[in-house]
Amino acid sequence: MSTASSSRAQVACSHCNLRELCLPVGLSAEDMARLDDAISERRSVLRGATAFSAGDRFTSLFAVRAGFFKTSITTPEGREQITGFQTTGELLGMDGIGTGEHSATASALEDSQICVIPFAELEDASRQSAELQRRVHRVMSREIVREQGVMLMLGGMRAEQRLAAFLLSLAKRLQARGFAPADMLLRMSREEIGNYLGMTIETVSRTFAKLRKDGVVAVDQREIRILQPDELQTLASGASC
Amino acid sequence: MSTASSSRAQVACSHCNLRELCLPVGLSAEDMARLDDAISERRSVLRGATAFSAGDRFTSLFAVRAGFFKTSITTPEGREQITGFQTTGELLGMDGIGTGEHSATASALEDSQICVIPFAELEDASRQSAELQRRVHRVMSREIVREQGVMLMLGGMRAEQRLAAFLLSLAKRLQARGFAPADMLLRMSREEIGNYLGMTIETVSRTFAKLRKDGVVAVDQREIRILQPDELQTLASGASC
DNA sequence: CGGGACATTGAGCGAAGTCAAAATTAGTGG
DNA sequence: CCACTAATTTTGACTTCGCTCAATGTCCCG
Repeated sequence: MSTASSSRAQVACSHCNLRELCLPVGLSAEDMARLDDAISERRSVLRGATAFSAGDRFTSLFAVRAGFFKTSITTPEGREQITGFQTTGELLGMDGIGTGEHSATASALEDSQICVIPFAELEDASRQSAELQRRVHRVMSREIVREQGVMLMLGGMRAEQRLAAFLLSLAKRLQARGFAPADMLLRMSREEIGNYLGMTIETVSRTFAKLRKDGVVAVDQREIRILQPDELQTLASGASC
Repeated sequence: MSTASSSRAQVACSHCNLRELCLPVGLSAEDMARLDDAISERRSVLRGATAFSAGDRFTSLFAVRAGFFKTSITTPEGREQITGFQTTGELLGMDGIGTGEHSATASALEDSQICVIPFAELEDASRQSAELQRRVHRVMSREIVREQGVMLMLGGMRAEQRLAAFLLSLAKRLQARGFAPADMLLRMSREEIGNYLGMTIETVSRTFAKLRKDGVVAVDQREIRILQPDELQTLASGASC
């Protein structure tokens, strides 16, 4: 087991098995080479450690190569709000571009690996390639849309709806990565789920219990199996009537 | 009074009195010219009309030149969730970049004017100017950070906190535009405030009543005067102890 | 003046929060 | 491997904030 925290070995999108999932999806060979030039290193982030913290100077975006992260912001009073969970192929750090300083903190929920993408170089590269430029814009726009979805959830859904929507969203992302969408191992604690979903840990626990009792999901600690995807979908859509 | 809905007259950022507030803030003369070339027209949007709707093909960003907008998304079941309010100098439409189709709808809350910024041309221009490119990235990043702030509010604040934070946020934006931050005319209905803040219209009304009773704000329909900014700030920060 | 949209206020209820305790799991060192 | 502690999760009892339903009030505009 190596404890090295960074390396330049094999840091090439063109040979990465995530290239269909990550930033370079569908890029031409030429553009891929440009991106390879921009990406400088790969880094390990152990469970509990951070890729970046609120207040850090922004220099790079990070692509999750393996593992699982949470991003959160903290109020002046010290309350944490988790704003998202990121896994393989997803990008971290776009919160820092605007001010040059990260407003969020990205912590690894399991031992993870990230690719460091120095933003100045990405900007240079994307000035030379319209396709790469478009891709960068798309990724940022999708983050905006993703957050709007969270607002939708926090703004008007009931506890059961929120949890159902959350599980479905995780399942969908698993599926996009080629895993069975029904079986999953939650990387985050009940506390983190509750924080993200805007409810207390007790309510999360009770809501899981209800879903289990109703036979919609099987719950064994952090292992979740979706037994009735359609029913879960119905719950997420707001089956109150 | 003209009813023309669009015009190419005087559509030049370089001569716009909002250039210190909008996308071109601090741009060089050369970059400003590039931006002027990209921006094609100005358009009127009457109260209740939309700049774009969910499902529309994305072609342009829009800068609010005058007026007030709300942006909202709608669930398959028909529930609307307002995701933001935009005023002078702010940009609309970044939700459409990712998919090529708008996910949100932008409606004018009062008769407004917008500048149309064809995105393809903005991308072209920003490939020629690192500064313009950076500015586009900044605007998108700030939108991401803004939405994170909304998540923070929806995720953990109480009704009174939310309303206080909302009023302060509006006041701050007024101030940035050179207006007295204490006096404001709300452009949105109680229903829209409630929708945005994740609470019912009745709770909005009651919370306004409480703030008024406590002497923190003066409320006369949609006219609000902040009487005790510090106290309002304390409430927004979560004065529960 | 009257009608419709919008806003306020009241009463009662319910979903989720709080407080508290028990149960289960994970981590640590002997 | 096991014992012991700490952390996490579950469950229960009670409280409360905000929602629902309903009535009343106010403004705007023809």
